[in-house]
Amino acid sequence: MGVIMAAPFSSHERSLPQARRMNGVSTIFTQATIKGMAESKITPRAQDFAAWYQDVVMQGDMAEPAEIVKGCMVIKANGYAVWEALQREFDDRFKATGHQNVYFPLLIPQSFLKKEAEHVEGFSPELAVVTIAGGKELEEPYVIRPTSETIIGHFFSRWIQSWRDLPLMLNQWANIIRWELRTRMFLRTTEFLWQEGHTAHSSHEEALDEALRILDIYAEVAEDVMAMPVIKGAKTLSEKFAGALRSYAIEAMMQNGLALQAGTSHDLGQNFGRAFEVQFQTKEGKLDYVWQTSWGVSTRLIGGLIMTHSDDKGLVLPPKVAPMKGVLVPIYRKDEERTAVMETARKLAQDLGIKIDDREGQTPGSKFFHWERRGVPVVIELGPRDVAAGNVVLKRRDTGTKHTVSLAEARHEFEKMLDQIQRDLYSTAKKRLNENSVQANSLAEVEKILRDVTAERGGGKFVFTHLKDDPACEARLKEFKATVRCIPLADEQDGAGTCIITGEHVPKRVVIAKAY
RNA sequence: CGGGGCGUAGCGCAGCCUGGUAGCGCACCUGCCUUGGGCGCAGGGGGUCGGGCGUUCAAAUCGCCCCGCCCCGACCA
Repeated sequence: MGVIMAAPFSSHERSLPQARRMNGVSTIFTQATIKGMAESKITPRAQDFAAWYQDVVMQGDMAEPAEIVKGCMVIKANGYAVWEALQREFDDRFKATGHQNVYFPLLIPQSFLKKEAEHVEGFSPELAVVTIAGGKELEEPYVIRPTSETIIGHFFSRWIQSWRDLPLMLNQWANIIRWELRTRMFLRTTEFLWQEGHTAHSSHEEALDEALRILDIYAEVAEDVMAMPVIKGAKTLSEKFAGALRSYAIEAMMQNGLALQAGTSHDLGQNFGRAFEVQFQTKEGKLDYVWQTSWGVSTRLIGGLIMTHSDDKGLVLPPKVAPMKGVLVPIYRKDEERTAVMETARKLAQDLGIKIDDREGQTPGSKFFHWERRGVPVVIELGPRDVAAGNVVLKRRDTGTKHTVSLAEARHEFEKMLDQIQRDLYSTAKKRLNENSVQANSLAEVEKILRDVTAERGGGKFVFTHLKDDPACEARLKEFKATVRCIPLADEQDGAGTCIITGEHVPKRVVIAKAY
C-alpha cells in the first residue's frame, strides 16, 4: 500500500463505509482504527467550531484540562514554548520603552480590594479567598490576586514622594486566579498566566500616552508576530476595567466570526492613587495624586492564535512563534539508502537549524501527520530520490503545497518560505476580518445579523454601527447577547452619524459583535 | 449557579436494561518485515469498573448518597 491515505480523518468520515477503493488500491478504515488512534479525531470547523478548537488544542499537544482541578489547564511543552516566544516579544518591547520587571505577592489582604469601590464590586464575584493558613483561621483573609492594582498601589504609596520618582514604570509576569463559571482552554481558565504592567505618572496626559503606547505594542505583536489582525479601540464605559477611567483594547476576529479581546490597557486616572494615597510633590511644591495605568496580555493570546490560523488538520502556527520552524523527515527503505539519506539529512538539518525526526519504526506518513497536527510551519522531506538528484522537498503547513528545491538553495528557500507563510497567514486573516465586517444602521439590522451566531455554529460578524457610549444603549444589545467590542481609535468606516437607539449624534461607528 | 452528558487499561469505547467476578480497537513491549501521507504478521504486559453505603449466596450491572470532569445558558481577560 503506501499510495493512499485519504484526506484527513474527520468525524463525518467515520460514518462512511469501512472499506473503499481508491486508485485501485483498497484501503480499510475501521471505526475503531480511526477513533482509537491516539492522535486523530479533529472535529471539522464547519461541524462544531468549539469542539474543533478543543481537538486542535489537544491534538496539537498545546494543553489539556487539568481534570483534577476545576477550570484549570496544564499547558504542555508545545503550548508553553509558544507562550515563551510571546513573552520574549513583549518583554523586549517593554524593556525598550523603559519598563522594568518586578514581582509582587500572590496573596493580597482582602481589605485592599475594598479600597476602590468600583474595583471591589467588579472583582468580588470571582475571588478565591484564603481563610486558613498554618492550620489556623487568619485574622484577615487573603485573596489570591485576580490582578494586582491594589497591592501595587500600596507599595507605590511607599515608594513615591516626589515628581522625581515619576514616571514609575513596572511590569510583572505572573499567574492570577479568577473564579470563572465557564472555562475554555486558553480563552478563559480559572488560573492563567499574564503580564501586568503598572505605571505611575505626574500628569493625566502622560498616563494616557503610556496607555496608548502599550496598546500600540500589543497591536504590533499581535499583527507582526502572531499574524493576527486587530482593531485598536476604546472600551465603552460599561465594558471598561473595574476602577479605570477608560479602558482600551485590541479586538481580534476568530474564524467563527466571534470577537476576542486580546489585550487591554487602562487609563486608571487617579482612582487608585486616591484609594491608596499615592501622592507626590509637584515641581511647584504642591501635593497631587499620581496618574496610573495598568495593562495586560495573557495566555488567552494563544487561544486567539489557534482560532485565527488553525484548520481541520490541526494547529497552524506562524513561523515567528512556532517552537519548531521546520522538521526534517527522512525517507528510506534499505540500510544503504538510510545511510545516504541520513548523512545528507544531518548536514541539511544543521544548515537549516532544525531537527530530524529520526524515530525508528514510524513510517514517514505517520510523521507527516504528527507534525502537521502540531503546526510546524514547514516539513522537509528528504528521500533517496532527492539525494540522488541533489534536491529536497519543502512542504508548507498552511497551504499544503510542496516545493522541490536544490540542496544548495535549501536554506534560502526555507527562510523565504517561512517569511511567506508569516505574511500569508496575516493577509488571510486580514481578508477574513474585512469580509466579515459589515455596516448596519438600525438595531433591527444589527440583531438580524448577530441573532443566531454562537461559538459553535459560527457565522459571526463585526457590525459597525452608530451607538452612543451609554450603558442604557448597550443594554439593548444584550437581548441578543452581543456587545460593543470597542470604539475604534481610528475611524474604520464613514465618520459621524446618529445613534441607532437615541438618535443622538455620535462621532463614528462602533464595533458590535458576539465575543468570547 | 441552573440545564444536559459522562466517569470501565494510557486513549476511545462495548458490557449495565435481563446480577454470575471484564472485553474490543488504538497506544505500549518483543521479534520479523516495511518506510515518498496514519505498513503488516506473530507473540505479550497492563483494570481496587470515580468513591461510599446498602440489597444479594454473588454487584461494573440494582438502590441511595457523594465526588469529579465536559458541554449548553446567566457573569467574565
